[in-house]
Amino acid sequence: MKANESEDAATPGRRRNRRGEGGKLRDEIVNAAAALLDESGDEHAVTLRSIARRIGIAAPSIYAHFPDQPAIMLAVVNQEFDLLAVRLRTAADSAGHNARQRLLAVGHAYLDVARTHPGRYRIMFGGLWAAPAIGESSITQEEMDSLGVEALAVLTEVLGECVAAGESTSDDVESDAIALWLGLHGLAHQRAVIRKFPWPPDIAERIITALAHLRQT
Amino acid sequence: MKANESEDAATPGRRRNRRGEGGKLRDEIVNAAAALLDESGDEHAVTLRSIARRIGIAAPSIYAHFPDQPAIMLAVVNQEFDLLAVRLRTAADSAGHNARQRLLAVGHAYLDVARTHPGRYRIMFGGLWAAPAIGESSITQEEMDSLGVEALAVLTEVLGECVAAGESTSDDVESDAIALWLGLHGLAHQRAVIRKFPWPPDIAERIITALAHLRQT
DNA sequence: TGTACATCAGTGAACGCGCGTTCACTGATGTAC
DNA sequence: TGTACATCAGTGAACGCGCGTTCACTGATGTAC
Repeated sequence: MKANESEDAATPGRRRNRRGEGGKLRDEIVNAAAALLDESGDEHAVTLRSIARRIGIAAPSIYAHFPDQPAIMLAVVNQEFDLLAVRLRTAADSAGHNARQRLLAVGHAYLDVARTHPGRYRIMFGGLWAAPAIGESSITQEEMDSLGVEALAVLTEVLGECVAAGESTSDDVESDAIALWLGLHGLAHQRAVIRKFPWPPDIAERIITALAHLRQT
Repeated sequence: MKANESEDAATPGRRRNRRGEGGKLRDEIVNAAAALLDESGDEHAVTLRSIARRIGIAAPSIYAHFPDQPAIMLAVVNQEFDLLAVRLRTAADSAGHNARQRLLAVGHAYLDVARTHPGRYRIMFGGLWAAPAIGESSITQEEMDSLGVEALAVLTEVLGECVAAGESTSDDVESDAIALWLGLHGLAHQRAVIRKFPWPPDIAERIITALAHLRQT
């Protein structure tokens, strides 16, 4: 079999962007990295070269848009955290005015995000990339710290509404929102990691109602 | 500077094992892998060659004890899960006969294990190694599925004791033990991953008392 | 008690691979005159 | 309306590196006679 001598070369299908539209490639790179995470479930599989192969560009073309490899991962994580916050807000908004239903909707939206894209969810919460990233690359501590703040704010908000409506007996909304987030994260993360486990069918409700201190129904 | 021409070579300090004691190297390999995880916090840093360098052996010597690289990681994970179960049992045993105190002791013991060795804790719960490991290496699905069963059994046990003692209002001990485990995991994992976060000082108690449905004190 | 020999616990050099990154370049797109 | 030119969006070959793994081997340890 005659080997393909330049596997990294651009596929013929791809057309270069017009002048001024070079930025489009940046989005393609981030999306390709996210897609590779979903497909392989493995951070190792997301390399500069695998991203380039998937888009159909030459590997060095990436350097016009990202200073180094960890910067791509941070861009993916940023994008996914933004998306998470949007999803949680949308869930709350479309759940009507009942505080309890709004909180349950946000909780389930959180779990859905993780379930839909387990690979992305895993790197959002510190897969490997977090440890070596700081100090050796272009990523700063501030960028790391601001991740997820908005999603937590949505949780705090709907929990506060539950307390105001008498649906929750929480005595400390800030702390219990964090506790609720951690419970959701525990479930979301385990589901993203373990293939099969006999989860009780109502496990999500159990965690949400307990940690949000919702009244018994 | 004259380069060290064989960096992978054994250090002069190491003496070979006597006949019949070759198995000792197996333990050294597993412990070296765990130590590398703790120090670097990065799975990438745990390679066949880095393990060999740390022990002071030649890299191929590992093949006498492990068929491939993922097998080493599984051995580490197995060892740490065994250790986790022992720690939880010990915590319960040394907490006396009060059901509530036993449960709190087990919960805190779980968090302590994660906090003491965050790097090990991360790979126990499906770092990268889990995804590519099955099908390509010597690791079987059964080996994966049995991990953590014993630790969960301890949690279920002490929660059942709380219900029997009237300390917990749980209506389903099996399911709530899982919920409690997930909450503990959420906190343990986030602490292992995020460097600084303004955790409420009582966050562990909040999660444990809520998910275990403990009576208000 | 001595010696030949099998076995065990490793060694050391080498391989092919994919990776991140560099370098000098190319050719289409748009712009000034 | 035509043409020279600057700029932009990439390309393609090459580098050095650490990796997992293979291969043929070595030399100390114990054992049979």
